[in-house]
Amino acid sequence: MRDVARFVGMSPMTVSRALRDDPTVNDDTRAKIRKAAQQMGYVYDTTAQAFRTQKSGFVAVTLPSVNNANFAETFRALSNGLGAADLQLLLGSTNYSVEKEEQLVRQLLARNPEALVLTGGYHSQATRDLVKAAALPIVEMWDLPEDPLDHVVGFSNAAAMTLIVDHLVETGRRKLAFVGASLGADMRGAERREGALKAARKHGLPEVAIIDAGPAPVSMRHGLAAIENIGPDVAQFDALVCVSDPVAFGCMSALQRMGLSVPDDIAITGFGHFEVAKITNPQITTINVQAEDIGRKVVAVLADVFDNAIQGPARIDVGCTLVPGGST
Amino acid sequence: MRDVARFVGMSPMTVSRALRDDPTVNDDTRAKIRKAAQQMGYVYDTTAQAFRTQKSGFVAVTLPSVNNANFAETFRALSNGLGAADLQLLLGSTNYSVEKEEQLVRQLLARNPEALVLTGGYHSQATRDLVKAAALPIVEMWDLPEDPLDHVVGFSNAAAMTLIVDHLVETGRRKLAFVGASLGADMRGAERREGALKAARKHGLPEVAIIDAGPAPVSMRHGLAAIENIGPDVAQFDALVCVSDPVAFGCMSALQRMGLSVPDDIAITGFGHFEVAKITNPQITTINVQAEDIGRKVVAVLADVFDNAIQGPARIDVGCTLVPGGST
DNA sequence: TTGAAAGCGTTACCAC
DNA sequence: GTGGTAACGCTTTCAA
Repeated sequence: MRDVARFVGMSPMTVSRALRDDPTVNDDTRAKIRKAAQQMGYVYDTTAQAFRTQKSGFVAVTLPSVNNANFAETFRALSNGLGAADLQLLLGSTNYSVEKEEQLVRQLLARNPEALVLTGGYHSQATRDLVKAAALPIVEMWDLPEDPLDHVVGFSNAAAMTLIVDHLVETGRRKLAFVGASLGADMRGAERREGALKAARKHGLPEVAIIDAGPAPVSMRHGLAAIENIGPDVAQFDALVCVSDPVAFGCMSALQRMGLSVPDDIAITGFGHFEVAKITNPQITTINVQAEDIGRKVVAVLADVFDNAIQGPARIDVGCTLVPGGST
Repeated sequence: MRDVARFVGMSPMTVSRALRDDPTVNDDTRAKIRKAAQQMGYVYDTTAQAFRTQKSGFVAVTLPSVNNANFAETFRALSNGLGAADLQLLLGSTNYSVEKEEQLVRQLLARNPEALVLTGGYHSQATRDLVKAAALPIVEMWDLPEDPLDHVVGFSNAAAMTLIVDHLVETGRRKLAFVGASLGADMRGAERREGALKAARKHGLPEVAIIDAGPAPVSMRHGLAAIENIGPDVAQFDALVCVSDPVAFGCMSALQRMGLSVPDDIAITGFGHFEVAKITNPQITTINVQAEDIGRKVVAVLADVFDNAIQGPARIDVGCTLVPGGST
């Protein structure tokens, strides 16, 4: 800028303003400056701007996994919505681990993001301290935590499981097994399991069996392996309540390989309204979680925050609905 | 840093060195400083570092889609490998459009990335000009373009299709149809189609039919819909060669809903060695593309570039293998 | 092994 | 409408 200023015989300050389209600079001056900058091959330094203004133009996002259609859809909605506001996403994947999340948040905060979007409501104490000290807008999504860090856009996983269990009871099922990841890492999965157990108790069903499909993330192959491990004993259940649609598909495939019929011998439910649920034979009864809507609403919350058009933390329940399929 | 320095009674300079693991600082001093920084919730300012050192610490990556197990795996390998070198990924999704790619590349380059990783070898002329002017290391991956921009890590999609067609011919199939996205956006898909057509001609098969599953990206539902649209006429073919495993699964499901048997009535092949190929009944014959390996090799190339341990553009063929399943 | 000084390129703030 | 000054948080360089 100093060189450009010298060339046109003005101050660097005026060059700075001209290049940012500050309306106070004279039109002719601006034109002259722009032309000179172009000729001299001057390249504006975004890094210096970010440094000086303390505005990075970044929004940091953590997802448990990128390879998950639900989270990918939320990510896309976020990316599109924030891109329109000239904000760029800085993505980190926690791989369902709060330790990884902590490390990631530290790394992301170092880039001075203007907001932080976290998936889920469970974080290490260090993470909570870090983000509170950073004093930036935070949105927790995909859950409705009881003591949120700041804003929340999500739904109740436990409530969703009530829809599932109510539906199974209505269709005459009583001996349920829940198929999900091992206790520990995946907190959304754990909430779904607890929700299922609680709903079953409400209906006076026998205790729900827990089928452990291994450490998170669990997918098709883990559902398949879990049922193959059990073998024909699986016939003691009349419904498999799965933590996600991919797991449900794995379970269904295993049952069909054993010659068992879904839903005649055993019913199956999934979660997440993944594409696969509509392709299988029969189609899988599932919960539509509106992943894209979550992303859009996070964008809306952040827009309000940046415009100071919001007082107090937002808490948005996007809800979810039962999508019955032939599997129940 | 000044605050941390004051707290431990040292100079900011020593804090700076301690936090960067400069070996000249005393071990006890470093430990004390790290602990104090931790306690005080200090967050290192990467923007200031990038400003001062004139190195952004970013590597920019474009992917056609995040919600694709193959690309997600490559992304994870990249993220892990480059994270170890303290480089952060700046991700953009092109949605299989060269126009979107151009816009994205412009946006990404403004952040001064230290390298640019592009998926595929097809780009608009403007994109080519942009990245060449930026004069940074470039890696094109997932393809083996004939006139690469710089480094290349990929495999030949056409060669992979030859494996598929050879296998189908060996197992007695002759009336092939290719199921993929409409001509236009998805260049990798187009290469697969051309590869299939060429291989079929080589074997003297009848002309391969083209079944259009709609604009890219195509997935399970598009395969399903494409076959349902054709209806019973699909029985004129004895093999469906699909652009990807999800599409293949959609096709298989549609056939089974019509009461046709795979592979007795029609064989099906996929592409990509997606998880779903191993779960379906029967399992889908597919091509293993080693998505993770691509990511790892891109990391290796970039490491060499940053170390100046490379002369001339690298061109790495990671190859791919046929994985036979029950569907053929 | 530690510290002091200077400056990276930009812009907020104030003055004219 | 334009300009001067200072500062953002860090690291390079040199000195002790």
